[in-house]
Amino acid sequence: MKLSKTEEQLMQHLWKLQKAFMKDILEQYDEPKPATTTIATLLKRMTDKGYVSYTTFGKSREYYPLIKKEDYFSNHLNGLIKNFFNDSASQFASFFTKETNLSDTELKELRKIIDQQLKDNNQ
Amino acid sequence: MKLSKTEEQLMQHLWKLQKAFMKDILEQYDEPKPATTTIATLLKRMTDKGYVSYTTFGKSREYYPLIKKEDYFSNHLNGLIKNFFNDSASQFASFFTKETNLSDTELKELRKIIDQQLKDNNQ
DNA sequence: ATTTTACCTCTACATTTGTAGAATTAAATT
DNA sequence: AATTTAATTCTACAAATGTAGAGGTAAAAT
Repeated sequence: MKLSKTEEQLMQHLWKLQKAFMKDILEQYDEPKPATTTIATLLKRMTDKGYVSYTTFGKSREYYPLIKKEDYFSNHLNGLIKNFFNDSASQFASFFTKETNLSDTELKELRKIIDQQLKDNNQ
Repeated sequence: MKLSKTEEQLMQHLWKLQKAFMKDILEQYDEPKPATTTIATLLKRMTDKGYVSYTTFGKSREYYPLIKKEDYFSNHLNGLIKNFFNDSASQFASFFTKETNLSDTELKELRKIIDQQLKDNNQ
């Protein structure tokens, strides 16, 4: 089952912290912070969905993500691509480079990555 | 207001068809097709949200999207990037080229686009 | 003209999501 | 030891979402 928007946001914090107690999580939020119980509810739901687990330390828990950000995102992206670009990553890539305003430096960086990829592919 | 997953799917059909009567839309769906009333409900909600409009033809309507797929997607993508890559499109780009398995041809195509972009940027 | 079909509106209802109070408990502080 | 604090579970509830039946009507087919 997928995470909702708000749950995803919480995941971001967990990914960042790796391991976190309730208070660490709360700290991550900007003012006005959500109620502790709100976070608790979200964490429980996320645990049920299989995205989060925790180690019990005395009365409280240290939460951690069960899925890597990269993996989660990868799926996400594939869904997006499938949905919007008939499953064609290259079509997406072209769209992407046109639509996002990358600076020259960023474009060059990206080209470097591509060249590296090409090299890797061919030996 | 954003579209939900199912509404987005319907949008895809509208984007594809440009203009569509109920039956044209229904046709787009695979078996088992949703009930007409389901689509009708979605269309009404989407109209309320400002994503869809229609021309009345006698008793029925020809629906059409009010937002271009590119624009919708662009926003979408920016949200994603902001969320997952601290607002850094280049970080995203690098992730993207690594994670999606683009073929050599696709990579080369992409590089061409980048070069073009670079040229355009520097006029 | 009568029946069938297509499509619209209204209503409904279960599920998911966003948010949080109340009650409880264990740990920390005074 | 008594009180305060932090965290958990339970319960709640409104809004959004997915799905569709009932009922009505205009257009099309017989």
